Amino acid sequence: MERITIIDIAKMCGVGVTTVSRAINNHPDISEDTKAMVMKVIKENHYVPNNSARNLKRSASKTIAVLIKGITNPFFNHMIKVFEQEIQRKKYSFILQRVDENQDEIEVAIELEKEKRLKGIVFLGGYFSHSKEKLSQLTVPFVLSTIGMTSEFDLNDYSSVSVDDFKESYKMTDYLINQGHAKIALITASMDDASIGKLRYEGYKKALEDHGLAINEQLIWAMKEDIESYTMENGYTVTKELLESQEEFTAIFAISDNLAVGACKAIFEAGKRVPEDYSVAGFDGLDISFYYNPSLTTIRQPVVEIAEETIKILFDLIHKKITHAHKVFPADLVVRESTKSIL
Amino acid sequence: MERITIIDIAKMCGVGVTTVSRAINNHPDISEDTKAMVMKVIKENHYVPNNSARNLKRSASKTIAVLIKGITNPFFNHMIKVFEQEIQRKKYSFILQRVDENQDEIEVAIELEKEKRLKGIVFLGGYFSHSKEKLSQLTVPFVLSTIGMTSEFDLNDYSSVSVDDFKESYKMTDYLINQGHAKIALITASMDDASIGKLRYEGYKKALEDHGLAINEQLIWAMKEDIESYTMENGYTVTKELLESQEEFTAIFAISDNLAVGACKAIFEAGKRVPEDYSVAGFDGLDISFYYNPSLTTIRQPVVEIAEETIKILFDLIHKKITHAHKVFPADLVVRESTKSIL
DNA sequence: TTGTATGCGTTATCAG
DNA sequence: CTGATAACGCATACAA
Repeated sequence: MERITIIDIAKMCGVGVTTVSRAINNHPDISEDTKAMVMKVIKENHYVPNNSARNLKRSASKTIAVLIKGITNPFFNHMIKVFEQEIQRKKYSFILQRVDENQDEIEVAIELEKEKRLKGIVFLGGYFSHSKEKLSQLTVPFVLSTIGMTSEFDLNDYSSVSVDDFKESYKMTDYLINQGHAKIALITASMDDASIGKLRYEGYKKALEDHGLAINEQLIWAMKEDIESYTMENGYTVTKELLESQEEFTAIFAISDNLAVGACKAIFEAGKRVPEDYSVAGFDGLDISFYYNPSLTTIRQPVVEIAEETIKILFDLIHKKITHAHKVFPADLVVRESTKSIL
Repeated sequence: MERITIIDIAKMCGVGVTTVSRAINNHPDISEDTKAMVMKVIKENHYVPNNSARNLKRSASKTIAVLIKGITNPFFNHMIKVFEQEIQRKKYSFILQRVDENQDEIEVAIELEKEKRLKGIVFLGGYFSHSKEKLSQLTVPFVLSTIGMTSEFDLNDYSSVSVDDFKESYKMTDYLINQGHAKIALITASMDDASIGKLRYEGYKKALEDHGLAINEQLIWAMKEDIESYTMENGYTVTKELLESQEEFTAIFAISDNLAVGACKAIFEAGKRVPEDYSVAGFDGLDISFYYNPSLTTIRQPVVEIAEETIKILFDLIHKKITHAHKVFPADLVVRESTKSIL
């Protein structure tokens, strides 16, 4: 199969390459007849334009990239769909780019921006502990979606959409305390996670403090580094160790529903029940929190709204209506079967 | 931020573009000194080579693309990791390309092949009801992984790795029957799915027939078209309808664990128990089948082996050691808590 | 070891 | 409405 190019098509049609190009990109300056004819020849010969050449030549394309760190995280599932939908509605095309756990998303973004002549970027997931200098290498607008940023950054340097991880975590912890739980185990991110893991951890701590409860470090467990983070397996493994530690507790607050599911499993295997023996609470409001048995008490993030707002802000940025924006959505405490009052 | 090119770097370094190019691609014909110097300038100026230009110029790159239809399907999670790992081990680079539900994966593949000068392609998921003609437009080796193909295709035209969906489905149905279940509801793909959905359906039918049991069409339910396929929500919705239909049954066999989870939830909501009132069986061996409560009886697919073999075959194809290959792995019937004998 | 010149396949510019 | 031609940014054959 020798490569067939736009020149070959032009020759076959007896027209110039420009005309073929116009037909492909349905440019206005071409008669319907020639266009139809050209398209017919293209179809017959299975000609497919080379994207690299297009991107190289094109000064600007109408495409938005969504970079996801941890694409296996079910939390992003619904969001991706919204992104795709909204972006297409704006007549832009959409690229979903997965970023590996140990890859630098900014590097990936910079490269992609050059390669695809992006108009905008959405960052989803990850910790985003980047230097200002690096961030400034991005020449197109971008929005951080569901990414907690520590306060070191100047709010004028970026845009974001998320929930208040600190506050929502506080809310859940506060709820558990009001249900009579004083010894609440926490399954959180590893301590070097300066992002949402940290924020949720701080919320937990603050709630305990506000209720005059002591913080027992023995009840604070980080996800295992050697297991994929935010997975059921991780929650399961950590909870098994927690149970073996013999430290007393009446509730577990896991900073993700997946972790909570794993925690429940570990509890069941220890011959205990949820919520009779231990209350278990999650975070995120994943589908599984509804379908699990017992259904999980959780903090439900408004993923659809978050995704929609992300795109809205991104396009406002693109159209220079704004220079930056930060939107914080409230999340819902959803009380279900996995927690109970012990008062 | 004006675009900075290889020429700018060359000028800054006082060398030719070739030298810069050599430094970037660590070509042997360059002295360590100049290379270091060039790299230093590149770093300082945050120069990032334009991938489009590279791909355009390069005659062949060492990259493999993995196309996934239904990237949200947790079944692929573990496989992706193996693919990435194995491909990197072979010193090839790896592109994960998501294919939309209503997108033609072959079209995407053809385009990508031209754009990135691919060396090979892995297709994951989807139904693959394509014409031979279209398939032949692919000029690089490819392997279908976990994709059931109907027998219309000539086995010499492609390569594949999967389990025997018919046989494994038969195995599960046979197991349920041996546990005393005669009225087994099936939650399967929509009838126009000519692929694994169909095969698993056929396996179910054959098992019933072999045991001399009548097939009750009222117990065969297809996933909802308007809900994302293979999701808990889909299984939940279908099972609710099944329960409302008043048709009698003692077991549900869902052709995916996610569907089975949804089925369980619907049963719980109806005030019934699993497995006491209804046995529920899944398929795939997803993580959730272990973590769910009750844990799910399922057919566990050897995903890691499948992924490894897929890559092995792909590279054999690339190195022209073979012209095509088909590998079928056995899957395990894993009996857990969600099914019981009613004998 | 290094540099110059050419072309990869397209689109944009400009002249017909 | 159409076509010739010059870029786009890079890698490489070839010359030095």
